[in-house]
Amino acid sequence: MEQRIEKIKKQLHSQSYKLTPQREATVRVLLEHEEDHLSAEDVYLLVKEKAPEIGLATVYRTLELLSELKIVDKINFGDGVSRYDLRKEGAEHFHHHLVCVECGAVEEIEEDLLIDVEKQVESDWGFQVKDHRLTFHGICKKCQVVTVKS
Amino acid sequence: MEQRIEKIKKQLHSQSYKLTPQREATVRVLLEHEEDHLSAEDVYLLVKEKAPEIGLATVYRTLELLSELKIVDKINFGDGVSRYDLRKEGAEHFHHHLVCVECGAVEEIEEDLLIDVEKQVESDWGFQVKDHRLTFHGICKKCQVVTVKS
DNA sequence: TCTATTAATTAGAATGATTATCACCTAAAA
DNA sequence: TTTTAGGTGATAATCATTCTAATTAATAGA
Repeated sequence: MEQRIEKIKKQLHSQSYKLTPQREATVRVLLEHEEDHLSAEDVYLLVKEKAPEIGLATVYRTLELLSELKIVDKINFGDGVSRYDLRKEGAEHFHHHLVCVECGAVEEIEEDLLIDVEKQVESDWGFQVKDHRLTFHGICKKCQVVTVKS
Repeated sequence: MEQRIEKIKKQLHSQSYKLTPQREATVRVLLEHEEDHLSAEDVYLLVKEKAPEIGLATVYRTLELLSELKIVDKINFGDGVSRYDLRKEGAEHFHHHLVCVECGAVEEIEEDLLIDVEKQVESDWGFQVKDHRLTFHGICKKCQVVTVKS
């Protein structure tokens, strides 16, 4: 935990941003909820427990900043809220998501499945790919069982 | 054009919805702007030219309905607005998008590039894929030229 | 250290997209 | 014709996000 915060601090400093107490509190919340896909509101409520004087706008600004620095990924599942994910150590890209249309669970895929597809896009469309967003909608393992049973 | 409207009419009827004049006007606008990615507001303004008495809420309701029937796809490029695309004749899935981070242009890919990836997800993660959303962010052909020149 | 300047913060107002409500309307069924 | 079930338009309400103004903290230079 502390090392990762230290690292993020350096990333901020390298762009002459500071790791203020509010920003640190926000980052800590993200680290403690790496598996979840928190909305700005969610983050705000969690940060407030440690740093009650923080403002919602500050959380938004912090998430926006972290997003620009590629420390977090801002994602959108189409439910009208942006969600923020810590980018995994060393990851170049967005990870992918499996969204269950039955129960709403979100699973993550760390592996990059799109190497070949990106190559194809670059050669066939002349489009220089920088990043991607891939989400599958379907039925997760758990819900498949339920469906079969009922 | 007329055949496609006829077809959409049937799709609506099959779920006991009606193709009202407002709905038809909305569908016509979508058909006439198949290549664009119109927001609800855009659609509203265009429909208003033909049917000035239509209300914004009706446009939203119509787009939502068409989206449920998989006649249009509701997409989200993260700019805070939902956009609506007519689904191509016979297409099972969402098409993919190439969004240029320089000029904002959006190009479409009709081909389904994800057949193999979907198979892999189904076998490796036991997730039954129903649909997908794939967007690439990068630099389009045009902007690559400009970048090289300058 | 003191001071000027700049960056960051907060609370709350403002904005913009979307959804809900409600009174009215229409078309077709009974 | 009366009934019924959707549809519709205007407008209000809601919700996420951004902006604003005033305040405070941090920093660099004298």
